[in-house]
Amino acid sequence: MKKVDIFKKLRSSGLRPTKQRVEIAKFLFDRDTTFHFTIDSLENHLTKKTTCKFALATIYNTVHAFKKAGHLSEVDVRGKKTYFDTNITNHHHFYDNETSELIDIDASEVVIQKIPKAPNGKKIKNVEVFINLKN
Amino acid sequence: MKKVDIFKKLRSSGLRPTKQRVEIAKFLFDRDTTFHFTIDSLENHLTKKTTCKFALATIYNTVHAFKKAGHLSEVDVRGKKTYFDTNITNHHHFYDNETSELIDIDASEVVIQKIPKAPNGKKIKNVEVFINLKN
DNA sequence: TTTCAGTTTATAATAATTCTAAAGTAAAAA
DNA sequence: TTTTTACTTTAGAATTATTATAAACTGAAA
Ligand SMILES: [Mn+2]
Ligand SMILES: [Mn+2]
Ligand SMILES: [Zn+2]
Ligand SMILES: [Zn+2]
Repeated sequence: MKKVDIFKKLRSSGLRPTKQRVEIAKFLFDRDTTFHFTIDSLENHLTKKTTCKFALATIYNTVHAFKKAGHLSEVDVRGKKTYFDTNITNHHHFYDNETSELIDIDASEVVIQKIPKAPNGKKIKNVEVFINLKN
Repeated sequence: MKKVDIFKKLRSSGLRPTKQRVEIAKFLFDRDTTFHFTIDSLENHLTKKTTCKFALATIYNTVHAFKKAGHLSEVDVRGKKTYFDTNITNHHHFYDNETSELIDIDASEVVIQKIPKAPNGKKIKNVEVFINLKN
């Protein structure tokens, strides 16, 4: 992903490309594979691997703007912290409770044969399969 | 469920049957169908519908003891609050984001035909299906 | 009774997240 | 280019859910 795409991510999220936001976007999107992160892990990376300074609020705001724009998704993990995902395709997860690690499962790897119909007046928005792991 | 069963729930959770705990156990278990709750909703009920006084810590402690004893399970819902479930069978959920309501799906209503194998050295502990609803 | 382990409670501490308002900066207008 | 405007960053405060603490209380057993 080139710098022009980073700028597109930012612009399409309604964000001016400031140096903080460019660093965040580069870390999140300028890579070959998607990944999962928390605000905490993101902040750790940014403070260690970049020269610029980041207020926590800036990180929260930027991540939420990306999420609202559909460039990030949120994964529901038991526990206190919110997990974000740069994989915005419809997919599922393994969760390793020992290591607190999320592992992607491509949607094609899960086939559901039978599912109940939605309650009256409601529709199914999406189906999330979450597979807990043990040793 | 009779009072003797309430006492069993308490004793099997390592809890003496105090008046607070009996009220909590009665509300959670003395009913025909299972349900989902948060600490907050539980507290609201207890303060409104009973005469006795409840410190928040007592509610947290009692609920956690029930969970540890296997009388309650926890459901992963996006958002800040922890949801508990008096349905401790293996089952799945609809989640209505509009109303923040969880609806049970019996395990038999979901049939999964294909699932990836667990990563090396890991085993599958359980599979949770979470169906988000929309209007 | 007295004792003692277990319990409740008010309050403080913690942790993730959100809010605020002042100071700074990028982009638009002149 | 300068001025103006709107957006941004920031430190710190506020909020919210949860957990910890330690003193007062209770109830069964010695
Ligand atoms: Mn969660
Ligand atoms: Mn959750
Ligand atoms: Zn993922
Ligand atoms: Zn349930």
